[in-house]
Amino acid sequence: MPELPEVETVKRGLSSSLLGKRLVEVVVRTSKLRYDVPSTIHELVQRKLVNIRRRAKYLLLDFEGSMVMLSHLGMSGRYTIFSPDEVQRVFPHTTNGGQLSAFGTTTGYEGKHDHLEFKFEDGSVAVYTDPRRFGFIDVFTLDQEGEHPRLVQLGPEPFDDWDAKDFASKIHKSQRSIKLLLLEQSMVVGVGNIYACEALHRSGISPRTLGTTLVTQTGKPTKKLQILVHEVQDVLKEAIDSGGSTLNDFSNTDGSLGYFSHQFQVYGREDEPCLKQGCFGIIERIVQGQRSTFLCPRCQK
DNA sequence: CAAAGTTCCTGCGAGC
DNA sequence: TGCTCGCAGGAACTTT
Repeated sequence: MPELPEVETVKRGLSSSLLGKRLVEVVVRTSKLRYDVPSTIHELVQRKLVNIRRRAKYLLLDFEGSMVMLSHLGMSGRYTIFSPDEVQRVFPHTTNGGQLSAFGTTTGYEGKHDHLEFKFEDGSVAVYTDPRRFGFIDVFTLDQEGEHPRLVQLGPEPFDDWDAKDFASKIHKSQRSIKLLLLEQSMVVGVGNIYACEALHRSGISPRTLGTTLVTQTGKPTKKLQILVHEVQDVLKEAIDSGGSTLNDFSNTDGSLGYFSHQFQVYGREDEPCLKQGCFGIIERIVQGQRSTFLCPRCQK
């Protein structure tokens, strides 16, 4: 599910329903995600959730007393919010502190991979679900954030500090393909496999193009690279907008909505016709860095 | 067989 | 020659 737009969508969903509320209980049903869930997560209890931020594909939840909960969704992580009403309706047996997940089957709610439950003072509950358990949680104080090993090595946010000039300076002598460079979170953050494919297709650039060939001898970005930077920003923005508008129609937060509502031009469309106006190529799938890349060999050179 | 992500390890070539 | 260093590529984590 989660590349930058989906994480941003989750951030907005969590914000709209939980901001300003006091956390009153955390239930850790599975302590082993990608890493162990730190026991300090319980120190968040009795604190108000005062802010929610996103950095790259990470969510950062600020609690009273400068405590921060970092959440990465991995490949399959998601949050589901239950309003106080829904908790009553979907889990009628649990009004006196029972765990939501234990009562899923009769209501159609499948709780098998629900690893964490966050209960708030007004009765709202946020459930973290992650079948593959590639996601992880960390808890620390605000003053430790600057040295956090996961955050320290991150490159620029695509909409802020990033531009073609910056990108060119990082890739000018790289022999790696531009597709792999886009996925590198030290180059620019938030781009994952789907949007890397989409941005390259929009730009008319072959994913096999070597980084160094997109920079001139004097170190300046080529026209193609400038277009690519623009298209990366555009495709991410459109996806955020599409996720956001979808979210308005649902009371529950579900980041996966962001993907389903968005129409991809190349991703997952092997052997189907290229959708670019006037191009009648057929989409191919190749493997780069052990991951699928989708491209149109006719309009991506 | 493949999957939206990230970290860690190994091997190679350049340069000292 | 032998040692680092940085880059590039691959394995691994897990479940459906």
